[in-house]
Amino acid sequence: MTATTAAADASTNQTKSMDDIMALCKRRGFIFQASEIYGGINGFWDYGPLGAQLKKNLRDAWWQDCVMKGAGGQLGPNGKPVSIVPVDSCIIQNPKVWEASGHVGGFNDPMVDCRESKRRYRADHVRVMFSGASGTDPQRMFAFIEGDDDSRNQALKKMQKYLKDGYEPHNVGYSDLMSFDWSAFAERIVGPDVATPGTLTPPRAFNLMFPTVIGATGDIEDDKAYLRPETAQGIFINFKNVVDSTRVALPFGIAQTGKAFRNEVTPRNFTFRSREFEQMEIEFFCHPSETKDWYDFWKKWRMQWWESIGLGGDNLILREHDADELAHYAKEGAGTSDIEYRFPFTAPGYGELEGIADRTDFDLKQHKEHSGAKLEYFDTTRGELAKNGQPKGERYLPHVIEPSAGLDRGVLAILCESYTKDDSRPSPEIMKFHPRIAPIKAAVFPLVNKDGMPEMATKLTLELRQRFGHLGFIESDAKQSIGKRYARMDEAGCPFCFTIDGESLTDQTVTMRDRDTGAQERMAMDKVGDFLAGKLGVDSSSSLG
RNA sequence: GCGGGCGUAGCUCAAUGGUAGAGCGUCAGCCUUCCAAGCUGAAUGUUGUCGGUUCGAGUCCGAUCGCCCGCUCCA
Repeated sequence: MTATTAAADASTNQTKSMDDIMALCKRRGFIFQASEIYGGINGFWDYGPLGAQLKKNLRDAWWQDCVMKGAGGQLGPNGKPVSIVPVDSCIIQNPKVWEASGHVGGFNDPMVDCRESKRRYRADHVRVMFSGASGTDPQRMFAFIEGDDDSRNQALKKMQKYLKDGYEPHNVGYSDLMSFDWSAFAERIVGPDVATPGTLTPPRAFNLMFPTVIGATGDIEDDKAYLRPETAQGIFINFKNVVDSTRVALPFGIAQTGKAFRNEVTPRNFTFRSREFEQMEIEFFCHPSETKDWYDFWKKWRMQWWESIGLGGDNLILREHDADELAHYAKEGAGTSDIEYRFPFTAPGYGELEGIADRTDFDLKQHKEHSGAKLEYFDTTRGELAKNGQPKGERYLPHVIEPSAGLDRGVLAILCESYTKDDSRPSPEIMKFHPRIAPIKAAVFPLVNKDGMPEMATKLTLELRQRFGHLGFIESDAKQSIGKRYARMDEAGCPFCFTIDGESLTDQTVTMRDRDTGAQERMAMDKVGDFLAGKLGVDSSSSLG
């Protein structure tokens, strides 16, 4: 971490304008609205040239640090190197996967809307009360939210007022909203927050999964499948395959990155809530007794990782979930935490960047029951000792700690964090990307477009591309004034510009211009590569520190 | 999904119901020895889309799409 990151400017995030950031993203080719020439499509975004490379750099950093190095190359709480292996599973799976995971059931909650109060309720949480001798047909029913005493008392008052003397406290009946023939009773039901009947819409299922059809002649009923709403299940259903083929031993993790799809009710806030998005997930499997240790380990390290790529300061927090917001799979576990970032549109609040959850053995247990496959792990290091002194082994379903990060949200956070406005500079808008993440790694300019300078610039450009091209763009530009070229690189977030001037022609030196300070430093042209290698955090054969 | 606001060039904005424009940016050429300099020239619009009213619609009406804000939703 160096002064070249934007951490120093973190406290200004509340004053950053999302409009300015979005305008820059479009102007410089980071992010475009999907299908823009057709009027756009709500909830989908395309990445332009710089955005695509920025996103790839973030994904690569995650892949290298989390997966290949194993949580950054440190020892886990068990005192051993952390073992993670990747998979790349399909977006479309057997629909039974989503039945087992709870998505088909959980995502299909019917909802009712109230046309008058403009509120929406989960239909299975709404009950109605009515009064009258048993067997009579109640002409009016009063809805309330189950478990909400205020709502219930409100409905009771409305019923008493309506019935007046006809109110019979001994003959109050209750029923679930879902049990009605809606067409017959809709006009008799008074919504929870209104006084007149007939304002509730019929219960409608809101399926957040994208349905699709398998087979060229398939029809939606018989051959229905879903685009995955999360990448996690692709890992769980391959758990046995990985264990059987890879010589991994618990504890270990399986990781993958990839697209997931959700029919969000309200896509909003730029790319923050999109209907198509990319996840970076690890499912870390361990013995049930070790979950707390690994949960704490991942929470700590994932925070450090986000800080290492340029997020940090007051804009990044780790927030432990309250008991009542835990997901169905996390009720019994050590807990769930969110790593949250203070986006300009959430400030002074925060928005989720990554969730770290103890999923217990929920998913493996579900898939074991639904598929009939034996998903227990046989752990030869546990169990009673046999006569020969070796453990007899223990068979169990591993528990899972899941660090699940949003790649698009990470990119968005980096864009917001990097965006800096400095009106004292001729080019006030600067994207202060961490050099490792920056899509353009360096630019080479001839100070003027003549006298042999362009040729030297081209030579240096090609050398740098040869060595660093796999990490990002190496730009070259000879057009217009040098100030304008620097300014363009500031907006694109290129951390270093190398300029060939008159002196370069005689002594083979160039000036390095730093994006964040504007300061210049002269260095030998043949040291530029090693300088960049040091700044980008890649191995260098030189002694440069 | 509901309510409100908005929609003219890449961006910021003009144009009384009567020939769609400016600045910036972009591109080309010249000039230029370190921070969006200057000169010359060029490209760019089915005025979000579709329909209606009108002799005539960027302008009035309707629908639709998209964006923003507030609800709602976020397993």
